[in-house]
Amino acid sequence: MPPWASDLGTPRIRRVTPAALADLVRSSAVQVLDARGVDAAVLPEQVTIERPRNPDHGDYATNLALQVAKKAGLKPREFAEALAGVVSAADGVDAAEVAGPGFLNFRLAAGAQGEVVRQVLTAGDGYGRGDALAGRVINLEFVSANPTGPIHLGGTRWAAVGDALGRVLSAQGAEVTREYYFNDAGAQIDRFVRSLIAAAKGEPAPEDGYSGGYITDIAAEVLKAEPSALSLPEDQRHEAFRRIGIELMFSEIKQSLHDFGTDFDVYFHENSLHESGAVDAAVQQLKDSGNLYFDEGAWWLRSSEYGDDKDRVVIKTDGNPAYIAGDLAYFKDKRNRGFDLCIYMLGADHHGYIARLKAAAADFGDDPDSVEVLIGQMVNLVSDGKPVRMSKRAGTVITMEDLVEAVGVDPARYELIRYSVDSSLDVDLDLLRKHSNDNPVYYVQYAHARLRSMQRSAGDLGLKPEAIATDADSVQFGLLTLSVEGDLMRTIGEYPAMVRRAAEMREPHRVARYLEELAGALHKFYAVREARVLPQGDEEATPLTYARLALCEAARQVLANGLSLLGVSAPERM
RNA sequence: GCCCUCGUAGCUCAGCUGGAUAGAGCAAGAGCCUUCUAAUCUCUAGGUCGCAGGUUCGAGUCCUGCCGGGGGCACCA
Repeated sequence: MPPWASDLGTPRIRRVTPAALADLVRSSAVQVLDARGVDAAVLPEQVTIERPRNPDHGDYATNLALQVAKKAGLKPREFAEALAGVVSAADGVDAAEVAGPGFLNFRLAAGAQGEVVRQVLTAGDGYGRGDALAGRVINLEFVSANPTGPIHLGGTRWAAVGDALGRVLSAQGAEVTREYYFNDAGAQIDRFVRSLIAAAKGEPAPEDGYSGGYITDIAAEVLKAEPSALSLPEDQRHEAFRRIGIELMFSEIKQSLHDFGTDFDVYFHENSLHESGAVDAAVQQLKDSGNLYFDEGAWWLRSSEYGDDKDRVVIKTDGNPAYIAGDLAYFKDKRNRGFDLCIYMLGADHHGYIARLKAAAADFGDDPDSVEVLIGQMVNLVSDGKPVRMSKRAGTVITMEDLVEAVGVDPARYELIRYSVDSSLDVDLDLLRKHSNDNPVYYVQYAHARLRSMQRSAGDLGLKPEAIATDADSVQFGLLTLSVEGDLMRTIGEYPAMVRRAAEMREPHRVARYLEELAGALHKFYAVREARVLPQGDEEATPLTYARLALCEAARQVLANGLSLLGVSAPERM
């Protein structure tokens, strides 16, 4: 018996998953090529099996022949014919047909795809985990908003997307450290502190300072902790407000993030790099290695070699380090901590950083590919279809807390994750509040709650849906022959490849889109009368009842697994 | 001027790393409620995939050039 199939006692039905089919196609292709004296190297590492939109095109399809025919010096259709011959002889495959210019369409034996259900039930939480990124030690830096105020809408987007990305990367075997970089050094912190002091005195904010309710709140907190703070000599006063005020701001930010379901492994303080001498050491190393050059009284980084418009100053003419000196030291620190991949998630207003960070990697002797910068477009606040400029004075600043308060954590996270970060996002708070029931998250969550409800009813009937998982081998999946059942099983089968793709492409929004598709397949299945799961009236449970219970539990499990990748809850009831 | 990014149905957006007849939700219209939870489902209508070239068996997807929206181009942080 071939390894991609397993005989589990159901007569004349073999079980096939998409991954197993891909392996089968690949090994068959090797055979075919071998017979023609063609090197198998022309084949892609991973054969893609797709689900044709048109049901006439079978259960699964591959365009492998079209992809490799040219490289192999063969005609696509002829190659596909030969491949079809080998594949169709395998157990579990009912038919393999060549179509169009060289597509290969597969029809599986009736019920053969029930194997995915058995796999899900066996794997449970682990279904969809993979090892595509096994061995990678990844530092994932995101949000990193300045600690001079609460996190705004933009940072909230990265908090949701970054956290989901971290979960997706972990699901593919990567060891992920989530990191938040606090820019707690430099002039902006001084402005923040002076703003606090002004507020404590009851004076208006300095011209270049920060205003807003949070400033007066924090100023009051500082006075509570240190009642004499205002009467201290100027430098001590500044120090007291700095120490206490920044710490309060930090904890407020951390608390917001935590309430949003996003926790970081490391909160890194820029200031520590200056105090420990790490900045000086990093700069000295780059001077010694000749990677920084001296010109016009300053030291420069050759960032233009990595796509920057011009080189950037690292040490200013006054001898002080420029901001990017901290970035250099920070990167070096990350590498010293053993990360082989540093991912930075930045807003579009920071896209100029790509070249500097790549240059930094190269100058420290690393592969520039060990730095990946993900640029996400901006979040705009919109009201009545018109953009609203966020302004503290006009009171139109929307913070992470405001958003959560308005719509709740699950809808907020889901809404922010479900779009590609390549496109900018318009958030209309009023609309979001008014139409929060339109949020697709409810569609997905409802699918889960609905299944849970059915399972509770099953329990009332004396059926034990949870026991099916441990007894999956005895389930007669061959009975699942309705098209809504086939669609559901095929969608479930696509989950692992989708997770892998989301991880490799750093695109967690794919998970959300997939879940909407899966929820759709479930709702369609559930609305069909012939597909009723539980017995009615004085009917008895049949093998079909159990097969459907197994299918439902598998669907529920995948919904739960996917939602957990997004950090969104899978409710028991709604 | 240069760099990044987007442009797909009335609106908001997907489009599986080039595939078969371009999809979903919302909005519009018409249906299915003695419900395994109707926050569901079924059907109808809606398209010059910004424009023009190119690459090839095949382009919404890749390349070039234009047009339009957003963002960025400090010895600030």
